[in-house]
Amino acid sequence: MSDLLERLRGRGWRMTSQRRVVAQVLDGDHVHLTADEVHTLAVRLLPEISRATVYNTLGELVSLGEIMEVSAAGRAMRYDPNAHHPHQHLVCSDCGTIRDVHPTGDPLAGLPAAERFGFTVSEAEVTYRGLCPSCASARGV
Amino acid sequence: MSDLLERLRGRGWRMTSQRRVVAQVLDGDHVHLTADEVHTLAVRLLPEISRATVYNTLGELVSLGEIMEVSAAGRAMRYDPNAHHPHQHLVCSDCGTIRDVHPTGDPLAGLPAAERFGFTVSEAEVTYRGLCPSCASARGV
DNA sequence: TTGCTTGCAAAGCATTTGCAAGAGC
DNA sequence: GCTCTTGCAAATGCTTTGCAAGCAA
Repeated sequence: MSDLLERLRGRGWRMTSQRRVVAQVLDGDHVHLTADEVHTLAVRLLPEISRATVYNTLGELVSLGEIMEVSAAGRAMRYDPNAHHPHQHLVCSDCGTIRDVHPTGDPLAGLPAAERFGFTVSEAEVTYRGLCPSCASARGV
Repeated sequence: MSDLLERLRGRGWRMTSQRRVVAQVLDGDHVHLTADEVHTLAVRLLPEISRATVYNTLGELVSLGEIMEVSAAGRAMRYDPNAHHPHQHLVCSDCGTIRDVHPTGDPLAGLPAAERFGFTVSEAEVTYRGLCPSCASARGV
């Protein structure tokens, strides 16, 4: 967290209270907030922060590679602060809960050269879908 | 294609020229159109078709499992008619071109029980990212 | 005939942008 | 002080909705 602020300062970022608050709100594991949720949480710490600033800051953090965008089909984009530890997502098809999970092998290995259409493949994004324990038991009843 | 129309009729769908045209536009491999592109192509075949009807029809086809939604981070949703043949996507990070590729093993195997957080996992969605041949050579110059 | 479908236009969200005022370095 | 940032409000882009008219079965 504070290493994030250090890194940003090192990259020439002007440190403002708004940026500090956004970084603070995004700290932790299994955190996948929408821009709006980030804003709501940020307002509690800094009442005058605007939605536009939250969007700007999130966009900048994404292009710096400090956080990752997680697209949730049809719904608002979510932001994952865990960009420095490669991981994948496990999503509940019912309630939308997201958990971080960790790969066992190189996901790129699953794509043989014959299937690459001449592309230079650099990355694989994996999302597992299923039911979380509470949604599964709710259905079982 | 015509099997699609048959299947829809079998499911109690009222067959209209609008629905026929949407199904027709979505035929083929490596087809990943946005709703707007579907509408543009559909208008050529049936000038009075409305955007709302295209959205409705796409939504229905998705819930029937006949086509798949492909979310393109930030941009408009795309629709993939190839829902009955399990496959993954290879996306060019530069121009956004999408190709269908086919898995070599069971992608679910990559997620050990210890990492499932009690979820009942039923599906894995894999997206490979990289540069397509033409974008790669454009960068090389 | 019956009720599912369509088209239109307006509403709804998520996100971006222009520009003047404000704050870091 | 110079420049990068912010906040506001309006604009944009994609998608959904309400409702009367239209059409398949």
